[in-house]
Amino acid sequence: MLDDRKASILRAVVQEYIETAQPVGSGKVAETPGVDVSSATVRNEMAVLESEGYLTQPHTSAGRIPTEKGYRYFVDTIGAPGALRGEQARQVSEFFARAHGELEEMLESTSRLLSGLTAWTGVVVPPSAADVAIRSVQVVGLSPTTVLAVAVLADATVEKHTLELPREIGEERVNAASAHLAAQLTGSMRAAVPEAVAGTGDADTDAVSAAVVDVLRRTTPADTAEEVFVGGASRVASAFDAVETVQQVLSVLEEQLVVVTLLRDVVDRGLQVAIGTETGMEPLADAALVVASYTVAGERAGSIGVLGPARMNYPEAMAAVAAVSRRLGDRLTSET
Amino acid sequence: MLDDRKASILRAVVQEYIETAQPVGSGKVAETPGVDVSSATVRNEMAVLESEGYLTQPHTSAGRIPTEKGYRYFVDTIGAPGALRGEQARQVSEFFARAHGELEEMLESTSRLLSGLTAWTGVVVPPSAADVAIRSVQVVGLSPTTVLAVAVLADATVEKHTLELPREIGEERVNAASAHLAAQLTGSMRAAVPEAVAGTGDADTDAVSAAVVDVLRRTTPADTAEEVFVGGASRVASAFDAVETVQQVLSVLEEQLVVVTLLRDVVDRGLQVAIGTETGMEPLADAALVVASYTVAGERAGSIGVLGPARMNYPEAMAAVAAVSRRLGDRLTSET
DNA sequence: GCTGGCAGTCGGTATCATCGAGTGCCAGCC
DNA sequence: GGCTGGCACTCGATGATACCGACTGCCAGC
Repeated sequence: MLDDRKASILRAVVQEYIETAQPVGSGKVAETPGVDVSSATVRNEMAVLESEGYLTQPHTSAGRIPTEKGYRYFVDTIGAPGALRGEQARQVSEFFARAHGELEEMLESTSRLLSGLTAWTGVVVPPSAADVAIRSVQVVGLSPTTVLAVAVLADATVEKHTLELPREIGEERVNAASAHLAAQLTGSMRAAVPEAVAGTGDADTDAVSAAVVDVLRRTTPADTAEEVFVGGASRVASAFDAVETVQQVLSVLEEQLVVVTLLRDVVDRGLQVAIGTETGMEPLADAALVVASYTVAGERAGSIGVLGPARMNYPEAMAAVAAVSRRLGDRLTSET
Repeated sequence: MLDDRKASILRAVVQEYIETAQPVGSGKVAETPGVDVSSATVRNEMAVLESEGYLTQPHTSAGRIPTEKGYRYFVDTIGAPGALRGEQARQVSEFFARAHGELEEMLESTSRLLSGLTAWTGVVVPPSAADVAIRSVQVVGLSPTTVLAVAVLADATVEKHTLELPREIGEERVNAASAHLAAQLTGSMRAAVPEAVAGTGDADTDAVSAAVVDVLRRTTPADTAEEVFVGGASRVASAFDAVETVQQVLSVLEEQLVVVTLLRDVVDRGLQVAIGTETGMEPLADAALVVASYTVAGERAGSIGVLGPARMNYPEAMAAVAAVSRRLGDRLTSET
């Protein structure tokens, strides 16, 4: 709905402001290749863009800076994410070539990768454990009245739950329950643990089994998935100039559940980018979040994102997030 | 080595500076109860304290602020940690009364507790897994050429390792290895996994067993213990006024291994408090660290700490750290 | 040996002038 | 009619100046 000239002026302002973090004047814009009009014309156009809410002036005699609406327009007209530039593409390739070890470690370092690629903070939400098959269940006695239930899932994650038993149960009964549960639950989906398993005829054994089944059913799947990996949190300090903002953003990042929900919300709304108040979180009013979900074996699994200031380099961040999410999905798919 | 009057003047300066974060003048000190001399006398004494390196002046016409040596003297003359004040004692009690769930969650929330008690950042290093007994070992096939080895330890932690097999090994062989290892390793100390387990006569089964034993031996115990729980990292933003410092301190906190080593070092040097350069880390020159180790069943297990600015409230922080470490140790002891 | 008093220092704050980046607007040109 | 050069104007940033006040160091006197 903006004519070509206004659009390219707006683009020029956004780009310049992202680089310099300084209000952009009509002179600078007029010099930009692609804007072939005089600064006076640019001034007129910028006045219109301001009245329409795309730009704003910190004070009368200063240049313009983009508003949330301005960034939004910019992001919406970027088009396809575009490829990463050489050095960064190399970093990503190298990372996935070297990546090894447990899932958790890999996701942790993926968050650091995202941070390194963009200079902001990387966030990685692990694959949902909901539709992963159970590969094994084991119950181990820790003390006469406590046992630890350990479930191994097909994605190489391990889930554990400590259980207090209402009475002492002997080791052989616990082992019997362990064997019984292994036989009954191996192969079923994590989200589809049956309400009850067949009885064995022994009351104690069945009590242990029932307790384990109960805890597995009660903790699926949202609770388990509330973890999130944050890499490069220290970048927040350089992203915002007000100490207060830094502190608030860090507080948000400390709350795992909030971050998970935030990413999920943004993805669910079909957005690649949430700018300022679009995040729905007051402390993030000066921030922006670039997200993507990744798929494992064709299923949407988890999501990743980059959190930075609203004046972040969107094309770059979007390219990084897109590339990493694709590679991460591929990687996790091939491992299963 | 300071006479009484100098000592109480120094104490007054430290205390006042901790509260206000402003240079302290002779007038304020003279008003302090316990210092019953005129401001002129205080001035003379402060000049001496400065020449001896306990105090410094930001500029000629300002009050004094403590140097590292000044804080050190203050801390050394506090005496025993002292008890927590009412509200905080209540928080600690309530926390340990409610505390439940897995070890990791508990340590995570302990770090938040420390942060809440002191208004700075809490750090918790988990118990070393070295001298914990293995309660169970299980090997689960994930794909024809990868298996997951899961070891359950007596402290209710679970350790896992993904192994790539050099060739395809059938499920029954993997299960055989699993059973064999469980029988052989259950009961031994994590740090004392034997070099090799007895053979079963089947080459594939033994290959899997050997691989698992190998990885368990190679990863003990320092590697495993490199995790650390950090609570209240956002407090760093309010602890230092230079954004640059905030960023550097956060970077340190992001490196788990560094933090673990740092705490261990400080504890090993027999310190309760490391101030500024005493930490041995340049980015922490303006910071201070209050630490304590906790014991589980009489054995030194892990350590906890509070990281804040050098001008933190030492008596309060030391009381909090002492109380929490004792309660945490008790709690973990009673659970085993 | 302590203290009141005094001169001196120096950062912080307020005031004021200057500078310049940037604006809005208008008359004139294509 | 739309673009542009030019001009008057605004206003934050910068720097000079003065003043205030919180301190200090020092000294004479109790």
